[in-house]
Amino acid sequence: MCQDVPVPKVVDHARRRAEIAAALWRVVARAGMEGASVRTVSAESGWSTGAVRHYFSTQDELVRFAIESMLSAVEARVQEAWTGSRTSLARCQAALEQLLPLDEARAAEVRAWLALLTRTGDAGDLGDLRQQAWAAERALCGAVVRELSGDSAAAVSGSAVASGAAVRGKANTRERARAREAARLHCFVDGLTLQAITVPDRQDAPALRAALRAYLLDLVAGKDG
Amino acid sequence: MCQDVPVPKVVDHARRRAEIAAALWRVVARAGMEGASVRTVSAESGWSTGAVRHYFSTQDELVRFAIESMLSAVEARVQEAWTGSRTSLARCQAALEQLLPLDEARAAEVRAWLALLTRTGDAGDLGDLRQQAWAAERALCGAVVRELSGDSAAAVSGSAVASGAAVRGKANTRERARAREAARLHCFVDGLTLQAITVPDRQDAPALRAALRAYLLDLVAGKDG
DNA sequence: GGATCGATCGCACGGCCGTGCTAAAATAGA
DNA sequence: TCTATTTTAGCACGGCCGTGCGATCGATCC
Repeated sequence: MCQDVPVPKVVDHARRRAEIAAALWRVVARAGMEGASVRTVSAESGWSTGAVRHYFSTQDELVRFAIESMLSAVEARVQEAWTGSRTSLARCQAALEQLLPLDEARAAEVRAWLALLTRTGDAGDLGDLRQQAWAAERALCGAVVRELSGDSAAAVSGSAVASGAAVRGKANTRERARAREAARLHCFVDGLTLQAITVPDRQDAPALRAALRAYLLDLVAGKDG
Repeated sequence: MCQDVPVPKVVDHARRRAEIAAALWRVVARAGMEGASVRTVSAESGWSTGAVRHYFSTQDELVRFAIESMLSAVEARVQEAWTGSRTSLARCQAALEQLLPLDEARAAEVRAWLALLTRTGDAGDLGDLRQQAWAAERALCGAVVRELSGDSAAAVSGSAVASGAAVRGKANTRERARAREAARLHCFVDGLTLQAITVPDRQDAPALRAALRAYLLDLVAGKDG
């Protein structure tokens, strides 16, 4: 049935693309997003620009793939941290810590993310990635709020943004309060991240962890039911 | 005494520089920070690149001046909003709103600010501006917390970061709590700003204002004394 | 072996960049 | 008017950019 007989080369495209994307992140960590040209990434990966362009016909395609890979990796880290922790507090702390620039590699990711937020023309149209990443982070914050409020139905899912809306009636106001609390937590995490990038000397890794822990402790103390 | 007799031209350098900086911001609002080249800014200002380079010998110098001007303008807006409001709540709301991207011009400023946060090599060494802007914003947050806690000694000053530390003794823990509250407010405002840039369709100007108002109302309700 | 086709390479083109530099225009005093 | 000095214009250089394109290599199947 498969009548296209000639299949002369054996290169795992997915793996090769991932390898090139890794080279891109190495360049970004060293020279920033604006330093990630086709040439520099190709040199970092060890191949020629022509070879790289054989797997990514366009620089936008390469950048988009690298961003998507990064977001997937972050989501995987969050999932692992969520399921791998015993107590609720440790679970929430560990999951949210995956979003903070606690080491240089993650700081590079955050810087790259901020860099593409400043794009106006939206080259390659990364708008959907922005929406998706925002929704996933908001969902995680919602799950954290539910978890620390003692709700056992908490779960982490990228598409569970408006979960919990099934419960109607008197619990509606509580749901609304939780949504507000999730939004506030979302702002806190994003602001903490931004400040860690802005003044890294004032906000090192232990300070970030401590700030997050203090916030979660206040949350579990239940200032607003 | 002034023996250098020939003074043949009468161009107000400061005014001209400000004019060019304004052109830069127009370009940034249209094409982003990466689109603000010497040529595009010169064309936008209506002069040749040679004329622009007569007032800014280097692009880094131009960008730094434009950023400094923007920061000064923001600080002036904050001061005006602070002194021009009657009630404490209105004062705090109006002042903090100056930091939010409530219109397209301010969104451009925020995007430009985020863009220079992603610079790794720190071209032109904008690190001091980062520190200064961060400290000023933190000071404003501290003033807001003091204002909404009923302390009449609140004041807005760029260098009053650690003001209030003069009061020792039993008030020390209260001061520490206020500092934590200021840091939290700082994170909230920064996070709100970041999200307004990330998903502007979900966070429009009224939503930003409402979110800030809700936060300040909770603050004045005094959840933590 | 020969054919076929993916994989790899690297040159070349046009474009935008920052900036150095020279020449012309404009202006204020001698 | 002449002169000195600032201001303005714009060309030119070298560099990096993304990308198109043809050539070469290498492996697989007839």
